[in-house]
Amino acid sequence: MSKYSGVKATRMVIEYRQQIADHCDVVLVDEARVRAAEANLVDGLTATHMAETFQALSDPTRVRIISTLAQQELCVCDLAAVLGMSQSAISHQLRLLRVMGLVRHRKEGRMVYYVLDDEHIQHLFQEGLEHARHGRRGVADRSS
Amino acid sequence: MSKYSGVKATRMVIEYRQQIADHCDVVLVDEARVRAAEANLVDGLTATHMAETFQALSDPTRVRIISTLAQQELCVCDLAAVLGMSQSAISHQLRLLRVMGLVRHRKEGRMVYYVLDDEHIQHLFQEGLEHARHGRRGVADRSS
DNA sequence: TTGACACCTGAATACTTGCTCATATATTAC
DNA sequence: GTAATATATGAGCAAGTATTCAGGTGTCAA
Repeated sequence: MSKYSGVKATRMVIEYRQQIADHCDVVLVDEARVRAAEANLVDGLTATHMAETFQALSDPTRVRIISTLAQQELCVCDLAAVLGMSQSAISHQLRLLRVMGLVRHRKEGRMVYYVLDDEHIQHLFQEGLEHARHGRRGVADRSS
Repeated sequence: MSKYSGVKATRMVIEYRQQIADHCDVVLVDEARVRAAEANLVDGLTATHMAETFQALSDPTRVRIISTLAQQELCVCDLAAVLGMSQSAISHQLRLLRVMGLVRHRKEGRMVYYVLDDEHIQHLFQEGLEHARHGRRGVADRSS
């Protein structure tokens, strides 16, 4: 359980601090722009939080889980049936989504029902869907 | 180069088809809801595209690159200086972002300047930033 | 109590990822 | 031409990830 309790985030922040501490021997090309960029850059902790949220949505299985839960509450068993995957695999992913704060669960007898945690997730999902549906030229076209 | 030319996407789609093909022996709890969910589920290819886009933003380094480029165009060298990382590391990540279609580049002599590809990326980035800044209780609080 | 069921979880495994290091390419200055 | 500079890239490694498998917990019904 401790595996998901912010250990990774902490490690990332430590790494980030080390990066900042490391001296950078690259010569600056446009110092004014560099200073401006440094001033407005999102801090390492925020960047890590953002990356974690996006990472929660960075797997097709999880995207499809979110897509399903965006419509209605569903139990683990039915989610597995809808996605055509094993109950175990879905359960593992649901735990991840739960720890990341994207879904909530509600126990009812031996069943466990999952829903999206808030409408913020819906927004992110919709933005991603928009971007995937239009303005998508296909990854292979951009290899140059 | 072929590593980034849609090979992964293709593999994911193949996996997805296998999942669908595998028969699911879990008993349905609420068949009506399952049928409804199946009908509205995003298809595997779209889910894969979405996951790829989110994945592009699922790393703190890339988030910070996007954050920097959201403000202004910058060359690789200065980007490396702003982020306090090696030129090589930044260049690798920029290639990824380029192949994923999040950034564009412009050559000027021996310099290469990068910008965000479109404002759609800005939207996604902003949504992520909102979500990270408020409504964030911290990953560790949700381990139950 | 016994068994069935819905779900959870740890270990194992194959795969993916982000960095560094060394090196390659391309442009500019001399 | 040579040297210096800006960027790109391939190999390699350490770390992370998604699934399967085997087994565990808690609930319900007979």
